[in-house]
Amino acid sequence: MATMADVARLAGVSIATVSHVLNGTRAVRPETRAQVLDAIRAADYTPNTVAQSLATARTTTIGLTLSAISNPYFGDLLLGVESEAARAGYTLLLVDPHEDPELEDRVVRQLHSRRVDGVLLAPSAEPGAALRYLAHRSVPTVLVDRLIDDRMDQVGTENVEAVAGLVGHLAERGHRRIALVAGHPGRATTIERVEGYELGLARHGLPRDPALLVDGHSETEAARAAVHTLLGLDAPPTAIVTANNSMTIGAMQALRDAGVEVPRDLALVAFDDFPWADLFAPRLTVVAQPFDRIGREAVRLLLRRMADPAAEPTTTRMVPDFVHRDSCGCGLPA
Amino acid sequence: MATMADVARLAGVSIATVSHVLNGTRAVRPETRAQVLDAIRAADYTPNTVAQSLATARTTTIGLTLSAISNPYFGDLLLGVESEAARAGYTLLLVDPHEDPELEDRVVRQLHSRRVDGVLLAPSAEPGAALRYLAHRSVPTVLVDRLIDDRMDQVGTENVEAVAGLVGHLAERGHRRIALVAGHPGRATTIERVEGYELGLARHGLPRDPALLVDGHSETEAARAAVHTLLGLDAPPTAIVTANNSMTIGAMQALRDAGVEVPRDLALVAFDDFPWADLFAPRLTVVAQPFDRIGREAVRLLLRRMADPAAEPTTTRMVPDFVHRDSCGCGLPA
DNA sequence: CTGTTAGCGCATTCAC
DNA sequence: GTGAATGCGCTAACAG
Repeated sequence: MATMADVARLAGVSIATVSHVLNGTRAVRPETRAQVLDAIRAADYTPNTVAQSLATARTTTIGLTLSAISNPYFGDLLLGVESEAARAGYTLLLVDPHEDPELEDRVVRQLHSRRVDGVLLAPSAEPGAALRYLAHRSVPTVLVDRLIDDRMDQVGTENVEAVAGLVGHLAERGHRRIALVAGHPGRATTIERVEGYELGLARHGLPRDPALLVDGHSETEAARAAVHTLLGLDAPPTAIVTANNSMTIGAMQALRDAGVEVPRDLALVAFDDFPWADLFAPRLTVVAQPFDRIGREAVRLLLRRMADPAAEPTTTRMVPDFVHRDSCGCGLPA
Repeated sequence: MATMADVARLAGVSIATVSHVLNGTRAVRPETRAQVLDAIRAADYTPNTVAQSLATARTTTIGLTLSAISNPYFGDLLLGVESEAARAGYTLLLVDPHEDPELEDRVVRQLHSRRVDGVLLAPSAEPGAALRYLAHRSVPTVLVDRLIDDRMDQVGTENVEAVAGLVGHLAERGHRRIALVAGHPGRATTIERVEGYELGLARHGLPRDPALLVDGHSETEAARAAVHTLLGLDAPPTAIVTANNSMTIGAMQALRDAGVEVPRDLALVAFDDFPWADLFAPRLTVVAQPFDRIGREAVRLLLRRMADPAAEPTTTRMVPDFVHRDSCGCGLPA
């Protein structure tokens, strides 16, 4: 494999000159420059980024730690991150800790070993070890999707107003018994979405009925069971809000199993959109998280942090899009 | 940042010894070893993979070139690749050429610059430049998803029998006018799926009606138009096979717009499954590509190729899963 | 405008 | 069982 030394020899110049024409880092006489360029072509030279990184202590690489890569949900996030990173000349190192805090710690160390210039982290449930490591080594870091510490840079979705809006939408259609299928207790997103739910109720003078706030554990199966419970209530809800995409699936299954037709018999609105949601039956009314924008913003924050390690920590909450379809019942004859 | 030299000094040994205890690459007296380990802890030492790579000419990194990362379709592929790579101690460098051959060439060069040990490539429509570069530099490479050259290692889905099976399923239900919405002309997958379609017809003694083989261009909009055309035929099909997920969407839209109810008025079976396909109406009968397994196998082939550059090129075709749901009409009262 | 040289952090050969 | 020394390929002073 051709090295700079080969090119230098071929061009009859010093290795330093080659480096400088390559990087445009100091003036070079046009003819010399041309010779070097020719030599590069002749030698079929490809710069060695590894050597470059060792010399400069920069890798132009950013690490992305994402669990459940396969969640279609994250496709857009990945896309946003990749394109914004590429635009800035950075390449992505992708690792998947599979929601395991210990693995998370390990992969973060690995990323640091590889000397990534920065880390984008969608934190697991117990990200303590990983975060401490990152902080201790002062690795520029941005939290994505799950916001857990406003002393760090982080980007995610605005949850409170979004859910309040969903509840309001139902209330305005006349619903008074609105249930929430909430996520895993303790999770930041869960807390905020429950808060939004209660805010929405309050705004419309609706009472808080504890029986209508059920735990779907952020998962399909638990949500299915929770909705089943809701349907068995003496005074079942006339409308349901589900707090993430997996739970929406479970809720729909429970409803279908019970022979409850949405939106005729019951209204349902959801947090998170689905790809090809138009072909669902019924077409779901949802708030859609802007994952693409979240990814892009995360990269921007990270670049800023890398440029200025002393910058003030920033928390950005992106407002999700309200997608008005059929499951809320707005298309129904009054 | 602590280096090996720091650790060596702290432990009162040579840098060589530190390296050897770290890599287990030669015998070290237990006590010396213990001292070194202590020093590593004390210095809070993290190995520098970059330096390691420069010295060994290996990066334990593999490059993944994937367009349309956001296609939910690819989530499982990514998952398979990531986990299998991680298992072998490799980290993924992810790049997205956005189906652009020129960009593809550029990102491939970039990956080589970063000295990835191997490349997984889902080739664009014109992968010539990128492939030549890879071959010329003898970078171990495995083609994924789109099989285009059996002189290289490649992994994808078995298309012919899969589509023939789909057609057979319809034929056995009594359909005699079965249409195919085919993909972008010339693409390897398109050719094979068309072949499977014709094979399926032949096996059941069905005539080949050119009017029933329409071009959906692998895209939603074109498929929608194509199905519209099909419906306008004097003798329209009673069943449709769509050759990929995007075209299935288009077909469903066209059918809905025309007031054709599936499977009551017309049967539809598709290539490619969807996440949450259970919530579609109707629930689609499909063949699902095993992307997870494809990803894993691709990594395995790549590892083999890296270990033995002279190995015989292997083409692997994974048999997709038949998922029997409702859109084929099998659940209909006879 | 150009060349010389000293590292970057580690693996590894050769000597002891 | 251990250490000294060289080189991986490049950047960045420093000197001219």
